[in-house]
Amino acid sequence: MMKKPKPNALARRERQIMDVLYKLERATVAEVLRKLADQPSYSTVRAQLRILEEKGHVRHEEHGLRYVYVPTVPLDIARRSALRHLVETFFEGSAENLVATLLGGKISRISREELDRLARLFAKDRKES
Amino acid sequence: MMKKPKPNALARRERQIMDVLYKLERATVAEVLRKLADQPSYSTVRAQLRILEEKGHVRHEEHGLRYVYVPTVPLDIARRSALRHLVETFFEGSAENLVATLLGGKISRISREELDRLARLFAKDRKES
DNA sequence: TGCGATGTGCTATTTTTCTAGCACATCTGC
DNA sequence: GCAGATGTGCTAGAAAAATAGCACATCGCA
Repeated sequence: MMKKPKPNALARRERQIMDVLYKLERATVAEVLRKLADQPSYSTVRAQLRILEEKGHVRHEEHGLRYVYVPTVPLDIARRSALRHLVETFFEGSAENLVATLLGGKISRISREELDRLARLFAKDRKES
Repeated sequence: MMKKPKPNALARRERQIMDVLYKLERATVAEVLRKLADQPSYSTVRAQLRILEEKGHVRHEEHGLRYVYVPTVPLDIARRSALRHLVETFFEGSAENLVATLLGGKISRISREELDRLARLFAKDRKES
């Protein structure tokens, strides 16, 4: 019945693995496995990485005898893309809303020093625009 | 072989639908369908929502004769959770990094007015802490 | 040098996802 | 009062994802 040539969106486990990869920038099968909360088998992760490679989401470099996997989309691009999606989905497209939430909750406990730095950033940015 | 009682993580289409639901806060099958880029069949969306309900991710209210689906986890909670995950995965756990990216790129073109408001927010927040 | 640890290649199987169809109920306007 | 639009209940089948196992290669070192 010929449906979708490219779903392009990732499946559950695939996304988990990509997340680990972005977190570590690059990783071997064993390293990915170590990061997964529900330890699937080594084979499973391996197979999954192979599929991700087929789909073009990662590539591997051979370091010595083992493979090191790397996302094909560089971190800074993927990061922006994920951020945009989050803003759209959960913050009505408003970055301001997001930052407000960041400040409000203790999401990642912005420290006073961070606040200072950010304030400066804002000030600077404002002058430039 | 009895594997996972609850994967808890969503599959591809499931997540798409949940995203729509969070974006709209609540929605009927038809509304969800309208928001999906690759129009699957009405039946498909319906079935998917039923599964999401079984898994406990959404519930439905009967408005007149049609169902209105609502996420079980309220928006503000889900939002924080998603934000935290993003910060962890793509910004090394640093909210500051995230905001810097927000400022740097034109993710959602923070406007001057927004900048002003945010700067005030920061100032206020700083005083209080 | 030969054994355990670690690694890949390939393959098979189970589970879940994803999709759609048929039957039947309710509403709406003519 | 009935035809068409819209809606749900239930069922079924194809496709993809997720998992694991076996065979074989390489490394490190007692």
